Amino acid sequence: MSHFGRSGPPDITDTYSLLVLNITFRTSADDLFPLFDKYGKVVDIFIPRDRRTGESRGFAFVRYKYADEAQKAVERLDGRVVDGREITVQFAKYGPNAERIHKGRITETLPKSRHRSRSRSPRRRYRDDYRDRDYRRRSRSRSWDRYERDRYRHRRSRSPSASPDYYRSRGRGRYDDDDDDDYDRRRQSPIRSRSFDSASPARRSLTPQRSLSPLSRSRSVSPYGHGRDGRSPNSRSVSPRGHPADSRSPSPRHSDDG
DNA sequence: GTTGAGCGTT
Repeated sequence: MSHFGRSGPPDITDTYSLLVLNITFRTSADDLFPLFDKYGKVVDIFIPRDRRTGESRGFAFVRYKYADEAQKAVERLDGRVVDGREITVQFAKYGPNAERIHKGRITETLPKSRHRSRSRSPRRRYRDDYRDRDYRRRSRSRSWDRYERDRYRHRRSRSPSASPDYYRSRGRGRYDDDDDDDYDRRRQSPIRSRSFDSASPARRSLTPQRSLSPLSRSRSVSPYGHGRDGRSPNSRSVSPRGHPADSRSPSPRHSDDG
């Protein structure tokens, strides 16, 4: 697994939350951990995912143990290119329960009912109706039209982050912190042994193949029992003439005469 | 097969 908080939020009372934006949809917590853990004690990393597809929503939350370490990570990792995209690291403004957070630190807990009227988001959250995620996706990807799909093949040849990258990188040495790579190898965090254990390719042997597809299984559970034909399971229920007379009334009137 | 404003789970 990639996410740390598989059992929910462990302890947000003594941790500083950082919001990571602009990460790729394929970037997982495991990819962010070695990056953020280099600048401080990363207690937990959480990436909001879609309830349906399970894909990353494009941002993540990294919780540090200390504010000064989190502050350093914000300045250092902000603008770093991860998986080909530039990520934006900043302190979380809002907590998981809508608490007010001061630089990632929860300074005040407000009622979930009273202050929720504050304009945090102009539109509804995904959790309110993530089922309708289809329409909200088109809202932000309306530029992704039918003809836009062709130009994607052209732009994929070029680095999408190459343009905005050097704009931000200049003036500030964001790539000079590569020397901190030995930070994580000096201190192996215990959380890493359980989260990065799945990195072994041998683990894939656990799932050699899927024997039955959900579609095939649906036939086995067909009310007809035998659905091998798959095309005439109800041939006995319907007469070749199209009249289901031979199956619904053998001769009810004959015995019901009396 | 993909996308790109924003703030979070059991």
